[in-house]
Amino acid sequence: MELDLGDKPETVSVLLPIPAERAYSYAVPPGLTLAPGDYVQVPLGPRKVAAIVWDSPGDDEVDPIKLRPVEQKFDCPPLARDMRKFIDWLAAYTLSPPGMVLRSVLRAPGALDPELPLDGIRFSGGEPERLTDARRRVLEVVAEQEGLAWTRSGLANVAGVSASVVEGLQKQGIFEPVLIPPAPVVAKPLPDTVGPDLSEQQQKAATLLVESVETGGFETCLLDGITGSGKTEVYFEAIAAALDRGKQVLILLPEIALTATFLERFEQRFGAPPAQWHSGLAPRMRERVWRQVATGQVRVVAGARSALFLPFPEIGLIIVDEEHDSAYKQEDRMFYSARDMAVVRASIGSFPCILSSATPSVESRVNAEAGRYRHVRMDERHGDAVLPDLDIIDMRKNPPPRGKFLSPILTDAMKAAVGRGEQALLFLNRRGYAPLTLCRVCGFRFECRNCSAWLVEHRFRNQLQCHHCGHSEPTPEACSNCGTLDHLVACGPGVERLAEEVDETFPDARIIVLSSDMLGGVNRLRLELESIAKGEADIVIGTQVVAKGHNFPLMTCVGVVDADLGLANGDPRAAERTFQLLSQVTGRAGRVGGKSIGLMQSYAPEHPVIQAIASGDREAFYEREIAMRKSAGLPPFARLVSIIVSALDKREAESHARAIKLAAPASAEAQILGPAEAPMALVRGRYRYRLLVHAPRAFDVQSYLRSWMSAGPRERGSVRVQIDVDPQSFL
DNA sequence: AGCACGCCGACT
DNA sequence: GTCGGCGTGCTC
Repeated sequence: MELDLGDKPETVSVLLPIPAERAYSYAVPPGLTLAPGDYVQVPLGPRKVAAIVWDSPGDDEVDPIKLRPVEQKFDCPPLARDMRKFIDWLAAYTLSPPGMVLRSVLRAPGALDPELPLDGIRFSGGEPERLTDARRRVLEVVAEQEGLAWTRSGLANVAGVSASVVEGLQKQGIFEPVLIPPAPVVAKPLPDTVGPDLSEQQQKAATLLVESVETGGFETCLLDGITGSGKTEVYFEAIAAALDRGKQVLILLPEIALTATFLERFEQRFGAPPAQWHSGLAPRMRERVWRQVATGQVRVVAGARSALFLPFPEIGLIIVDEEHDSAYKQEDRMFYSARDMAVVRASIGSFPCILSSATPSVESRVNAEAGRYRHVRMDERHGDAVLPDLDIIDMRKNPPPRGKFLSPILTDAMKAAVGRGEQALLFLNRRGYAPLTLCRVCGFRFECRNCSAWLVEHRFRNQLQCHHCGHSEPTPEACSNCGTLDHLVACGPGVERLAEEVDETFPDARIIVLSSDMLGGVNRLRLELESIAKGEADIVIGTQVVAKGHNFPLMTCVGVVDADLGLANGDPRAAERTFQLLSQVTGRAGRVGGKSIGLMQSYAPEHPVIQAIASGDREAFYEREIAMRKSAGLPPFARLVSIIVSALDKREAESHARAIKLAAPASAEAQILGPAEAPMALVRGRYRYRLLVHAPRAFDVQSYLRSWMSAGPRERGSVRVQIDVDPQSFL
């Protein structure tokens, strides 16, 4: 067979990080060989962009004259074929252009060029003409580590002199220039650093996971173990097995910023910490990590959801820790659940994926029960971990004093704990002082002018805030309806109001209030959490920020102020979220030997979710929840998709949302819930409506959306329509 | 996504 | 008369 090369230029298909629906074609300059996965630089309009040679052909309609040549191929290991498939799959699944998915991969532009060796110096013998104090110190430091190469600034720093001292010595020939090879971002973790010390049950679970890794091939394991059962140690064994087989490992964590303890535990087990990947990395570090993942120098990454897009050449295991956590959902630009995409990534790469949680999401439980996931359960506590004794306080029988929110039973328990020098935690998932302000004279309620949600009073800041759209106004003194002065009344408690009450009841206690809107941001929050762990507070009052991570060894009394909160709000996942949140909060107590208690204040103590948490009967919760969803016509593994309609004009947004609702084909299994099932929100100056579509299978919704989208433009005038392939779902 | 082009208000 | 606002449109 003869190839007719003729005059036809050789072309190559290139995927660019732009929202184009398909790859572009470029001419290949003579002498350059390109294969799919190669990183290249190509011209695009007036600029040059980094892109990847792609498998699928570009648009062949394009005029060959328009073809511009590839400018350069980067000296970087090519993107593995699995990863390219993953990008295409994700693009199709999320209805986003593949180039936009690629964008998440090319997040470290400088990493495509090899790391440059550092400009360093090394002691080459001899003595300086004049031996000053500063020079002697430098030479002393150098003598300690003979033959070692230094950076100029590094040496100056260690010796405690200025860089000019070192430079002066170099000028005299005392130091010679050398190139220092780039250092690895982390040392290689060694599977056998410390032998595991596992309980019988842990060992059994670990054996199953290790087996899965050693067999190879795709499998999802749901590691479903109660708080304190030692899940982390168990999946560490799976990681060790993957490392033994020469594979790279990715551990997804919901919030990498608050995971110092996880990194320490990993280092204890493997002798070196994993490389970290999250949005807060300094650009230089981000590039080094990316590069070293691509070259295979980094073997284990612990990262936020975006770590799914790192270019692992040899990945062989993904762990999703706290798989139920909503932080895995990305809800801007591209909508995806990193948990589900981890499963897809593993399936494409034919390797196992482990989902770990003490309170698995309902859909993961359903998948496990249906046999799609292997269900690995652990129902025993490990080591000295003890769960608190949980009790419900029936608020109808034990009401708080008038104008207060804490039942005497709870305050007594707090008093006892604080009296023993221990700590108490009050959990109330409501920021601010009071969720509603009304006028005692005319009954007027202060509502947000954009969303018609109640305005929450924030007394520390002297503001009324809308927690929906962020709107805020100064706290008024007069009713804006009838004008009466000083007759406004705060209804219901927020953490600030609780702090006021606790301060009256425990005047000598050291109280800390923690909520996400706290002044000082995440850093302040971390410091406060650390000081609490050190025992520098007696009573902690917090919203859900206290539920995650952090263990407080002295925390022996946990009070849930309003256990019913969140159960009543019409969201189909309200019960699940309450179950997960309250299980986590009550789990904050009793991590150390000795007794501890968890008390949940409830006005509906007979509610099955409250009962399930209090009795520790997780199975009862899942059984009931799955049955409920089935009877509501929502298969537990339904694919929920939402369509966000936004416009600058409120009525325009609403009418468009209604039009889409009406356009939903009766033939499709999809149906629309809404519009404005969730109240309309104002986001960046645009009014948004959200519609929910659901169907038993994901792709039913997808084909409906495809036909709907191809029927008309996504944007009409000022109306913008966004598809949110809601990740709370299965494939 | 960038970055151009393009058409209307306040300024050296 | 221009400088510059950001509203549409294209990039192999």
